[in-house]
Amino acid sequence: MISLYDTATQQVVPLAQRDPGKVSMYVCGPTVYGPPHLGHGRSVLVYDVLRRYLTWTGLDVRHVSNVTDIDDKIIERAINEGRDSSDIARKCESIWWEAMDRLDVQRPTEIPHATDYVEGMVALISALIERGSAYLAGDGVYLAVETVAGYGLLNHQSLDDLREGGGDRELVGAEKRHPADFALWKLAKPGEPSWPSPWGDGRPGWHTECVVMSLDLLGDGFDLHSGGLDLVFPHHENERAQAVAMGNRFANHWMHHGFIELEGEKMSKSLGNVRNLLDLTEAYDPRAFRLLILRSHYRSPMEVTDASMTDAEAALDRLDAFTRRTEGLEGKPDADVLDAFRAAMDRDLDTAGAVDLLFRQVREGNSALDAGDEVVAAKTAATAREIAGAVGLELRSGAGTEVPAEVLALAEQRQTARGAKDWALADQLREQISAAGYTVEDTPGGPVVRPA
RNA sequence: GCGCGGAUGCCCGAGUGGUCCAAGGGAGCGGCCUGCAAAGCCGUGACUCGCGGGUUCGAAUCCCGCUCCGCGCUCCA
Repeated sequence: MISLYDTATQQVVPLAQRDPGKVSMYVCGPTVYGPPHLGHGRSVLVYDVLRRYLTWTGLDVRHVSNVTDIDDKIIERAINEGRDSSDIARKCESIWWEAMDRLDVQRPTEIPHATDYVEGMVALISALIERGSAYLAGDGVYLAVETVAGYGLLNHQSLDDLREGGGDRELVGAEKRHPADFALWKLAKPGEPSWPSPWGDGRPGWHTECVVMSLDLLGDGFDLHSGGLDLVFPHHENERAQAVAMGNRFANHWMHHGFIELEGEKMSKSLGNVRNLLDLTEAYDPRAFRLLILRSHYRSPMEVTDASMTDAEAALDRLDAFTRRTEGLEGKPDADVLDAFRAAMDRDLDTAGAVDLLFRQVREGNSALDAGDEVVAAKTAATAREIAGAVGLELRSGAGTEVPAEVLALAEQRQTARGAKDWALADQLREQISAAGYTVEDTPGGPVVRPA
C-alpha cells in the first residue's frame, strides 16, 4: 500500500481506498487559455507516474481530470483578440493533448468539461443558498466561509490570519460579508458568455465545476485529490468549502506537488520566463523531461535548465544503449529488485529511489554481458524494462530505425577497408557516416550503425 | 505579519535515528577493452550534510534558536 504526504494532516499516511482494489483520483486539469508550460508538464507527469504505478501494482485506477473551458482568463483573451471564447478553449485544448501525447501521458479515464456541468453547478449553488451557506450580492453569489466547518484545513491558517494577508488583495465585490468569501456565480457583463440562472445570466465562479464533476463522477469521499502547490489555497480550500458546506466529506487525501523553478524563481507568467511544453519537447527528447521529473521528489522544487535537460538526455542514452545491448535476451525480472522498487515507490513516491534501482540494473547487466553471462544480463534487462514500464519511461533499442542505404554502404566500405587494415580510409569513412548523423559501433557481432 | 517548504560533492540530486567513514546520474581525471573510436567495465570525489545549541549509547535524519532562499495569503500546475 502506497503512503503519500497529505496536505490536510501534514503527514505521510497510507492512501486509503474507499473501495478495496480501486483508487479514485481527481487531478485538477488545465484551464485552456494558452499553451501548456513546464509546470503543467510536471503536474501531468507526476500523476501519470502515480497512476501507472498504482495500475502496475494491480489496482483499478479511475483517474478523472477536468478541462476548465470557461474562465475569466479565457474571456479576457477572447475580448483582446476579438475571438469567440469557445474557439480559444477548443484550440488550446487540442494543443494540450498534443503536448500530452508527446510526453506519453495516458489520457485520464474521464475528462469532464466545465461547460457541460453548468446546470449541476447552478443546482449546487441553489442548494448552498438554501442551506444558508451562500448569499446573493450585487454582482453575484458568494459562499460565506464562516459557515464552513474547518475552513483552512489545507492552508493551515485561520480566517483572521487570512484577513491580515500581506498581499495587495483586490476585494472583489464590495457587498461581501467577509473578505474571504468567494464568488460561486458571477453575473455577466454585456458581451460575456453566460448561462441562465435563478440570479440572472452569468457564469460559474471559483472552480465550482471541480466540486460538481468530482462528486458526480467519483462520489463523495473519493480517495485522492491533487494538483500543484499553488492550488492549495484558495483553489482547493474553496472547492472543499463548497463540498463540505453541503455536508460532504469530499476528498479523503490531498496531494500537492512542487514547482518548477527557472533560475531559482518560481516559474510564473508574470515573470515572463515561461517555457512552452511544445518548445521543450521539440528541443529535447520528451523522455528526458520524464526522467528529470522521476529523478527528483515530487514535492521538492525542481530546476529545468538546458544543463539539466542535457544531463537527463545523457542518462537516457545510457538506458537506451543498454536496451540495445540486451535486445532479444529473454529473462524474468528479479523479484527482490521489484520488491525494492515497490518499497521505494510506496514511500511517498520515491521515484528517485526507483531510478537508482534502474541504473543499478543497467550496470549489473552491462558487467554481466562483458563477462559473457547472458543469463544474468537477461534478468537485469527484464527487471529494468519492468521498472521503466511501471513509471511510463519508454526504453528504445533503436531497432527498426531506418538507416539510409547510402550510410549502410559507407559502413560496408569501411568494413572492407578495416579488413585491409587501411585505417586512414576506415576513419575517413567513419567521419562521413558521422557527418550524415549516424554512429558506427564495432561490436563483437560486427559493426552496428545507429542514429547519433 | 501569518502559513508552507528548502539549504547535501564540480553540477543535478536521493537519503527511511545505527547496515551512512552519505545513493544514482552527468562532467572531469586515470586504467582496461579497441587498429583508433564508440559502447561498456574498473578506479577516483563530501574527513562531512547552511550556522549554533540540545535529545540520544548513536543524528544528514528528531527538538530549539539563528542565517539565507523559495512559495502562498482570493482566480497560477
